[in-house]
Amino acid sequence: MRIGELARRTETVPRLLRYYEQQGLILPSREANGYRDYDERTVDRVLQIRGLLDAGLPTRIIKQILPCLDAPRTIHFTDATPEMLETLESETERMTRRIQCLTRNRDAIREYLDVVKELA
Amino acid sequence: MRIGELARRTETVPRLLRYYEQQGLILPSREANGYRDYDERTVDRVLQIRGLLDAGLPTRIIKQILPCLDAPRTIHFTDATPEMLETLESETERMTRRIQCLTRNRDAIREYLDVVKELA
DNA sequence: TCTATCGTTGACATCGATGTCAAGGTCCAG
DNA sequence: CTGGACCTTGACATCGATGTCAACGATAGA
Repeated sequence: MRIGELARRTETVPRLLRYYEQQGLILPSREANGYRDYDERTVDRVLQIRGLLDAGLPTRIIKQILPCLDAPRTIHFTDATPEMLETLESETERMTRRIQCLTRNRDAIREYLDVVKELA
Repeated sequence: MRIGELARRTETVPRLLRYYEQQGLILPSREANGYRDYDERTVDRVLQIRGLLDAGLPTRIIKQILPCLDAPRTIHFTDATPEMLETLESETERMTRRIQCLTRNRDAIREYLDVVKELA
């Protein structure tokens, strides 16, 4: 599929898809005319990228994470350098802290909203 | 307490504390000499700000959220405009989605790391 | 009192994610 | 074959969070 369709299906814009490619997050093939050609799996991948970006992870880290999520059953040992494993280790910790913080604050807001609603 | 101490205790830097003030997130009083004077509660508040920022929320939203978390038992009806409630409503939804996305991906990475470790 | 350390404001730089625009090529429907 | 919709690359702008620096005042200890 072409960039326009992918953009529609992932609710982004072509600009961002080119940016993600530039950051090494996706690597589309090319049609004979030079147009980018994305396969079906890219839709999920882009959604995942969006989610991670929205969750506060930088593209630099996302780039390291994606291969792990791509094919959980076909692990590539080659790219699992010790440093990378450590990066992932510490990144999961950061994510856990983030999750806790988000949950705590969301619940607090929820509670606030509930109280306000009850008074209405 | 002064800005340096607050920075140390929140593991930030004075620059950021001034920025948060400029964004209306904190409002220290001033000593006679013009130095900012923060009270004890500000420590937690800054930590909360850091957590929310790190979780991907912009200062604009954090500014709306903070009053709710400040005094969950002393709700200010005055500043609870319908638009603001709606903002908070939709923001909690965004946070929930973010939490789900983070959790999903963190677990996937965890699983990946566990498999890799098992093979070591 | 000298000096180091800390504080003030204001300006400018940087960085990552994104918007926007220009100049041009491709494709298709009428 | 033409006009509009889509694609290309590349450059530049913007926006929020943060770094850095300059010029200056306040504080406190030797």
